[in-house]
Amino acid sequence: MSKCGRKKYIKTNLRQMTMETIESQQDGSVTDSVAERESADMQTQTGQNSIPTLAQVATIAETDESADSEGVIDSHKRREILSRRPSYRKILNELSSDVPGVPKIEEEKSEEEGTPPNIATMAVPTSIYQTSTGQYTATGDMPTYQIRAPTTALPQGVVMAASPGSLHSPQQLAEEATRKRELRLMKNREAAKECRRRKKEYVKCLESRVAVLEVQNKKLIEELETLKDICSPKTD
DNA sequence: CTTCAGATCCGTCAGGTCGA
DNA sequence: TCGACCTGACGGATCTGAAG
Repeated sequence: MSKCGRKKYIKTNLRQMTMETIESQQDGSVTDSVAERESADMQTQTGQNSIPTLAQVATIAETDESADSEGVIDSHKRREILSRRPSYRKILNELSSDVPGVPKIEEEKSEEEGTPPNIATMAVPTSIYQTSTGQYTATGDMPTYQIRAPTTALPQGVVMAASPGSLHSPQQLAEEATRKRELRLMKNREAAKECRRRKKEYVKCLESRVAVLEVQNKKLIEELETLKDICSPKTD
């Protein structure tokens, strides 16, 4: 198996394990999946939301578990729920509304690594095809494109060049198609970056909650032990 | 210093969700 | 219904640390 093959194998297995964990919860078995329990906790407290997230699935699982003999959701419905995806922004914002010190994910967040918000359109005469700011320049068959505009604005030189009604020749149509594709790819590239950033933030948030709850749990255990000592007189 | 394996990052595609 | 957006999955590139 190749390096990448192994990597994909691991990734796929992790995903599968997550799914199995959720399903096993529905079967009443115990799991230590902290993140899922955290998310379930969060969802339980905040309620609402039309999008069933993984967290909600876990919530369903827990509800089911507690109800015990209430019956189980049929596998088809479960699959349907599982197939829907969480929005890290929504999840984290819900979490942050639940826990005061947790920062919300902003709709538009300034670059954390000090990347300037705008990068002017320019032809960079080097062979570098990628920079830390996501700029590309032509290398072989790689098309030159730019540029980071304000996220909500249209990229310069990409969309404004021609209106569909003014196109005539097949060449113009092809160019327009190419422009559209480049625009789509650029938007998706930015979206993927943003998605990954949110996901990291979400994971960090969950990890910090785990830490807090572990401390709480420890304190409660100690308190319980203390109360036990007080309430049960020694018999010797 | 070189090699290797695992981790991480990135761009792209596919498909789901949502609002107009 | 459609377009925009979001995110999982994939493959490739690069980084990093351990072992020889």
